[in-house]
Amino acid sequence: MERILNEHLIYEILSVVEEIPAGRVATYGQIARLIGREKNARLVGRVLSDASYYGDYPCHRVVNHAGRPAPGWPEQRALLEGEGVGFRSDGCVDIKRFRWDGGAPGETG
DNA sequence: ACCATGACGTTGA
DNA sequence: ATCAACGCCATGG
Repeated sequence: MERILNEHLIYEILSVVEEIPAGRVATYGQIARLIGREKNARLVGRVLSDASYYGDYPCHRVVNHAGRPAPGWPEQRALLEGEGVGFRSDGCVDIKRFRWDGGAPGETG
């Protein structure tokens, strides 16, 4: 697995990830969309996989559209819980309540 | 250069 | 909820 895909892309993604406030979670698609890569959702996940290699980012606040944490990363759950993010009995985040507005006012509830 | 496969996904039926 | 199809990027033969 290569450590670097696109320094520019990584910068955009990590830049958005930093925007994610604590106690909230964002989806790969949402991030991909904010950077202008709506279809690159999967690519975002791949970058986050090595995100720690580029620097310290709250990549733990990123989950899939289902709110499910990343596989091979059991700590992510503990990290989110520590921020106040609640999990469902399915082990998924209630993105319906904790999904980041993505910078838009949106209606959180 | 070409084809086939994989990755922390997303959407539609 | 479940199954199938799509999408971009990178890798290997």
